[in-house]
Amino acid sequence: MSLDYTLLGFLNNGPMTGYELKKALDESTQFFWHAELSQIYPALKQLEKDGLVTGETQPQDGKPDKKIYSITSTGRERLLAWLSEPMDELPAIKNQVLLKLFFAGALPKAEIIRQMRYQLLAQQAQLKRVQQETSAKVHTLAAEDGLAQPAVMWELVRQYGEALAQTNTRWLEMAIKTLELQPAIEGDHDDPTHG
Amino acid sequence: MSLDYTLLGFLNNGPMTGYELKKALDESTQFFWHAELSQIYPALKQLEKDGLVTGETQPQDGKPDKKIYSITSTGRERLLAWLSEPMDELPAIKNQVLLKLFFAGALPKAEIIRQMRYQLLAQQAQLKRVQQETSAKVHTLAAEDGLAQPAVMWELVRQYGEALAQTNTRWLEMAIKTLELQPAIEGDHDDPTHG
DNA sequence: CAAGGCATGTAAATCGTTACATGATTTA
DNA sequence: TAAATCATGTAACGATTTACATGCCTTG
Repeated sequence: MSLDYTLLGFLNNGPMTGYELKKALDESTQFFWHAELSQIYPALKQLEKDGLVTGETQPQDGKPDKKIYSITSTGRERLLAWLSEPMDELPAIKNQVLLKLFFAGALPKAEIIRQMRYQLLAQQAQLKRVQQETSAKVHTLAAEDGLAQPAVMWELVRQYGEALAQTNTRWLEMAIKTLELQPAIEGDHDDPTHG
Repeated sequence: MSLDYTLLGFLNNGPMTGYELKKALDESTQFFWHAELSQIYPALKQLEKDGLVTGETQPQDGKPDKKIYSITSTGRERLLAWLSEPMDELPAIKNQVLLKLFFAGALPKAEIIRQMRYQLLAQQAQLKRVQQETSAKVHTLAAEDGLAQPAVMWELVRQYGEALAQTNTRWLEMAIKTLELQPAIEGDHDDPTHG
């Protein structure tokens, strides 16, 4: 279960609550991994039962109790074992945007272009975000933690996110141009009377 | 449910059996969508119950009966409605490779590089595949079907696959170089006595 | 003669999302 | 005063994977 390793991976960097783990996920891994709180809380309980983390309840006034989780040595072993399993296969990815575009030939040309422009806006925003907020965050974390090796990997993964968003925007721009130059063809579903 | 739309998307191009749909998935959408037969068969039954496809059993000698599914007009409407829903959000992606690399700072440097080299081989193979087999397949299909608009989209999506594999390989090469040039730092887990 | 392709499925287990439930504090 | 943040969870449902079950034909 990759969620388990995600949680262990974060906890390997210091104790955290489920709520904080959710925030960490949203702020750093959101473009390649995500999870809901309703999945995180039971997962942490199970990890505790299995002895991979320990939970310590900390009472608070005005707010619900916090449950702070720490990784155990068994947990760290398990994490390192997973990290060492050879990454010799392509990641199994599901991308609804690509799926939709793959079948989008059934739509009128103008509609396909409209859809691609929507996605282009989303990808441009993502590119900006990865270049600005995420970059700033990585540098802050690196300075705070002083953990050299992890910080290098965070920055490299951030750079991948940037390269990916760049590739996505460029491809969309190219694809839109290709369709715009494409003449209306017999057999397609384009309807110029409604465009 | 995206699997439903995947099946409708393929069936919109002509009748097929569950087994053939699985092959079609493996040959064309594998890099952004996949499914097992044990998920496809029940999904087709449900689609038939819902009136989005019709199934026709065709006896065969020596082989088990075939069940050939065709899309209905209701099914086509449903597909087009889905294709038209605005693609204004980023695809929610899970990428185990990125996840592992994000946490890989806990490993010795030499080990991280070893892992990245494994993945580089996989990505280089994928790049070749998309440039060769997949490209050939798209052209064959386009010629057979004579469906101009779908063929354009298939080729565009194939080009995206190529661009993605290209981005992946380049990033891995860059990341490996970065780590190789990185001096051994106090606090990391590198162990030169075993490198 | 073993392995793989053709062709269909069911059952069990796991993984993940959405909705529901609670309740104080802070911000707009 | 409405919405967001902090903080925890459960329940129901839906999606996906893995294992099991069958059996003939073709290829190596």
